[in-house]
This record gives sequence, C-alpha cells and structure tokens, in this order.
Amino acid sequence: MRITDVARLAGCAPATVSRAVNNPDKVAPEMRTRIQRAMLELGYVRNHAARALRSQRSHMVGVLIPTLDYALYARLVSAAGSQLSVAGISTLIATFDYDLEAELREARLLLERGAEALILVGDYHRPELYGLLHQFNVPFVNTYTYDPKSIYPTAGFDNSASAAIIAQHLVHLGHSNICVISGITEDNDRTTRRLEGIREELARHGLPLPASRVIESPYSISDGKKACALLLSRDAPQPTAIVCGNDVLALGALIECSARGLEVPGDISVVGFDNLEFAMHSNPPLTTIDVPARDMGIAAAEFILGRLGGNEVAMHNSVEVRLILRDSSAPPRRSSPRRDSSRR
Amino acid sequence: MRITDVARLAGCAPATVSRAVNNPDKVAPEMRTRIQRAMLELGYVRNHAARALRSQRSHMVGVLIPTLDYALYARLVSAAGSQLSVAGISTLIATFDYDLEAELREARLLLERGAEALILVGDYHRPELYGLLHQFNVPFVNTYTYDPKSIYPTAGFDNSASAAIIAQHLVHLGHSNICVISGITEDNDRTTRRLEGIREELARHGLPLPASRVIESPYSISDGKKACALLLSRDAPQPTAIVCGNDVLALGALIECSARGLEVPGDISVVGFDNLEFAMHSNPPLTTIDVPARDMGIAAAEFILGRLGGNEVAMHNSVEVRLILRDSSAPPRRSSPRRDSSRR
DNA sequence: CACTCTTATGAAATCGATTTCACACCAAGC
DNA sequence: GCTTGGTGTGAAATCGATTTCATAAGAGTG
Repeated sequence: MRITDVARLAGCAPATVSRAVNNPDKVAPEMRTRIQRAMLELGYVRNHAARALRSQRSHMVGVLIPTLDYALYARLVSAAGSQLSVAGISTLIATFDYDLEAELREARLLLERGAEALILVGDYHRPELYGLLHQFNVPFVNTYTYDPKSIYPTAGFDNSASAAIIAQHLVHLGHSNICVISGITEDNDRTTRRLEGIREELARHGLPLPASRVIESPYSISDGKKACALLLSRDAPQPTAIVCGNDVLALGALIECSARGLEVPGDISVVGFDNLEFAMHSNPPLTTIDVPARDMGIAAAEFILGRLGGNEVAMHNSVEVRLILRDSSAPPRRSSPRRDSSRR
Repeated sequence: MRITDVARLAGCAPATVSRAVNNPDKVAPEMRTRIQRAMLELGYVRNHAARALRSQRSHMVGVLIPTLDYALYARLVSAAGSQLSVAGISTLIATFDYDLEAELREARLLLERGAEALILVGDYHRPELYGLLHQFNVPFVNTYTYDPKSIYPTAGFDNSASAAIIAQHLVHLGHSNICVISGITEDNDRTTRRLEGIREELARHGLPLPASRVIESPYSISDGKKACALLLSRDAPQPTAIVCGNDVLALGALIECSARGLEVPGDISVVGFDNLEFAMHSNPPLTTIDVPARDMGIAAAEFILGRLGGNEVAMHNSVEVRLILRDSSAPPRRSSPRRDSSRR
C-alpha cells in the first residue's frame, strides 16, 4: 500500500497525494476528496520512515528522565507527551536512573533515532551531552530548573529559592535547631540546590548547618524513616524541625516520629517538598511546597514546539511553586516564636 | 556525514561500512578497524530513518497505557522499556486516559510511526484495534491480564481470581457484611473482573453483593474517602469490611474511618489491592494484594522480543500475585469467626 | 487581446542506508 | 591441474514519500 497505489486509484501523481496529506489547501477540493476516498478504500497509511528520510523531520521528540518511578517525573512526561501529541509529535522516552553516563548514552540513542528535540531534567549533564546537542543542532530544554542567567533554556523553578522559602517558614516559626533529610546530591542539581537554598537561608539567620545535621537518603518511605531515626538518635539536642527533600521522605519522618511517640508538630515540625497527593492526607497533613509538574511538562513542550516551528520563544519559563501550609509545622514548644509572616 | 563519507575515508564501498556496523563478522578484521576509525574520526551516526526505510525495521516498540499517573503503569512501562533498550529497541509511548477511542487513535499513530510491536494494557479494546494489529501484522501483548484461554497473548495475572483471594480472606475471617469500593468498571477489564471475582467469591459463600453495596470511584485518596463516607452513611447496618479496588482507595477509606472514630480493624476491616509503597506504612498497615508491575513489564518485553526475533514463545505468561496480610483486616468484632485458613 | 500572475498538477530527483547480485580470490578436494 | 566452495568486497537497485522544477490552465489587468 504505497502512495503510488493511492495515486493510481485517484488518477493523479504521487506528488499530489503527498500534498493532499500534508498541504490540503494546495490541492483542489474535488481532487482532495477523490484522493481521500482512494486512501480510505485502500486503507493507506503513510510510511513514516520514508517521510522522515526525505523531509528530514522525524516528528518525534525525546524525553530523557531519571526514572518513571517518581510521580512527578511521570506526570511531567505525561503532560509534555499530551501537548506534543496534539501537534502530531510522538514521544520517545528514555530513563537513566540518575546516572549521567547512562543519560549521555541514551541521549545519543535518541538523537540517532531521529529525535528532533530533547526534553531533559535538571542542568547537570555531561559536557559531552551539551556537545552532542550542539553537534546535532537540536533544540532542548532543561526542566525542573529555572535560571534566567543560564545560557541553556530552562523550564521550571528555582530549587534553591523554593527550598529557602520552606526553611524561612521554619525560622519564622521560631525554630533554630533544624535538621535536613536531603535527597542524594551527587550528580543532581535539584537536590544540591535545595540543600544549598536551605543552608543559605539558615545562614542568613545566623544558623549554621553542619554536615552532622544533614542526611542524604534515597527517595523511599523506609529510607525517610531510617534517616529520621538517625537524626533523632544523634548525641545532641533533639531537633525541633526537620526539612525533608521531598514528601516521601517527610512521610517516612512522620511515621518514625509517631513510632517514637513524638508529636508532630508539638514536639517536632516536619516539612516536605512536592505536594504529592498523600501530603494533604497524612497525619498530620504535611506542610510542603507545591511543585506543578504538569505545568513544567506543558511549558517544556511549548518551548520545544515553538523552537521547532521556528518561532522566537522565551529562553526561560518559570512555573509557580507555592508554600502549602498544613499542620505538620508549628512553633517549637518551648520557645518564644516570632509570628510567621508567611502564614495567612 | 553519510555512510558514503565513511566509506570514502576508509577506502571501501558503503556496503562494506553497512556490514561492518550490522554484521561485523562478515567483514575482515583489518577492514573493520579501518572503518571504525573512520566513523570515529567523522563522528558518524547512522540515519535511522534511512535504515528503517530500507530494512523495513524501525527498532521501535509502542507502549499504550491508560495513564502514566498511576505508579504501577509507570513502573510497567519503565521495566519494559529497560528490557527493550538492551535489545536496541526504543520505546514510543502513548496514553489514552482510559478512553478506548483514544486508545484506538493512538494505536494507529504508533503503527504509522513504525512501531514494530505494541504493548497494551488489559484486553478490552475496540474491535478495530485488533483489526489494525492484524492488518499491520504486528505482534502485541495484553498486559495486566492473564487468560490462557484467550486467543490473544497475555502477560499478567488473573484479576478475577486475585480479587477473589482477598474476598475469601475476609469471608474466612468471618465477615458477612462486606462492601466494595471498586474502580470505574466501564471499558475496563481489570476493574470489571476484580468486581466479578469478589462477587462470585461472596456468592460461593452465600453472600450476595447487591449494587447498593458497591460504589465505583476514580482512583484518588479523596475519592476513596468520599466513597467510604457514602457506604458508612447508608441506611443499613454498617459493613464490617470494605474491599477496595486499589490501595489508593483503601487509604482514603482508612482515613475516612479514622475521621469517623472507627477503629480499623476493630470496628471495620479495610483491604486494598496493588501493594503500593505506602501500603506497609499506613495506619494500620494495609492488607492487600501484591501486583508485580515490574515483572509484567519484563514479561511483556520478553514476549515481544521473542516474537520479533522469530522465536516460538509462550502465548501466555503469568506473574505471581500474593496476598499480603497486614493489620487492616481482622475478624469482625462480635461474631464467632472461623479461623482464616489463609493466614499463616 | 496580449500579458503577467497565480494555481493545480505532474515528472523526476532525492533523502541515506541496506541488500541483492556478481565477482575476484584463495583453499581444498578429486 | 581442474573444479568446487567459501569468503570478502563492490556496484547498483531499492525502500516510499517529499520536494523541486517545469508546465498548463485560468484569472486578472491595462
């Protein structure tokens, strides 16, 4: 079932069929319907490889994420995919499990496959990856980060500033003995910057954050529990607040606190990051930062579509993160808290 | 940077370069290294569209799932993708949000794009979809279901039997007043069969399951709460056990029960399905059915790889689901429970 | 009415790797 | 010594749609 078969049945040249498919208004209405009827009758479907070869456009975009096993990454991919799909673009997906070497390998494969653009996560990548993108002259965007000063396009939010917001919230509540359960920071700009943001914000208030107050942990509830247990059994005054790298770790911390008979937020405040679905249902509900993953996916897709369409598009797009105040954070029990100005 | 450039530099014909890439042992070792050096020097990457066009193989497989927003689907996709990736096959992904018409459309797009095989979820599909698959003569597999009697390949588990297991567990504990919070059953074989399995198992024990005892609900914690509230405020004796279509609904039910001052499992048992990460950490931990999504993804990928490789492969592959006994289920308070034989 | 301009269509070249077929060479067998 | 067979390589055809270029017909314009 080739285009020539359709052409023969419709009594025209293959070129005309091609036009009828790709530029309908370049074909006379009568001819167009004749061609459409012929295509229907033959059950014609176009051969995408041939199309891609000749037109040098694959109509595919690659999405390269650490893992699909984390809700927000999956949501980002999903949103970007839907957005691209309405523009007739398919999504090639690849994961690299937080291994930047693997990311580089997968990127090469995606480009070889003909991905016309790449959606990436974060801005820590192997230099060779940036080299490849340059070599292939392929548009791309770093999601999950926003940095107007970056020479590479970004679509996301400022991880450092966002983490600072939640640290500030705790300081304003009157906490000074604060510990952190961070995600693994190696090769990961999001976790690295969040930790930095917290550290700087605390420093701004004269509160140091020595390594002994920070635990890096993979993202699982059990790991969050373990990390929390470690922090609580340190040979030091018990922290009055724990900042967690995400809601999963925070949930683990909540559970550990509850297991130890600690009241949250009475004895200790726990805050998360991401505002996952369960955050509003945990006991107590989590104070956290809402991360609009869907919006990031859409912003990334729009950027890519704009670039592919040859339009001028803003290099940097930010999505709005918001502090979500719930019951897992409160002033420390025996201190004279300042009023938290961010609490409405 | 075409294959002819490499050939020129290596001093051979394009055909030989092609062989060096695809059939290294058909090329003399000395020539092979010369070609490899030339490729490296030129930074050659092959054009996949041309390769696909000529060889009639795209080396891409399509994965068509309801949504990426559900952890187990994402995990299935992820596992299948990794498995395919090591065989040099890329993953094209498409979602249809539980809309079978959309599924059909997306399937057509995937096939047009050159997907060599399709991984599907469930066995409810539009007849036209099966028609398409036949027309394109493309291998495919229905995951998330296992039915050795089906004429279509399956990779998964028996939803009906699995749901029956957990219903039986409750019956053995002595429950007779059982309600169900099911997922939406329309156009969804998984939810439909699970509900059937529960209904049949209860019937086997002389317990009818009228519509008034069943609520269909989307998969969110809030929806689970609402559904549970509805069941508990019926003008009828309060159920002693609630079977939920998945863990998310079950968590909602737990929360609602707790909000109403009902003790789980003292006043009421709640059981889930899927064994999501939080299931072991909820309060109380959830009795549920473990669904090995990763295994399903791997099984599906292996099946597809086998078929693409022209090997004989088993039409039907089952993965093991297990009843996970935790503290959210117990005998009803004022009855004389039989011993649950399935409890170890 | 002659001329330019647009519009609709067709013929043929083209994208870049693969694959078939043919050929040359060398080794082994009778 | 001649035939047979295997191996490594090259020439050229091929996959199927797109696109350039050319052409013919029709629409306006002065």
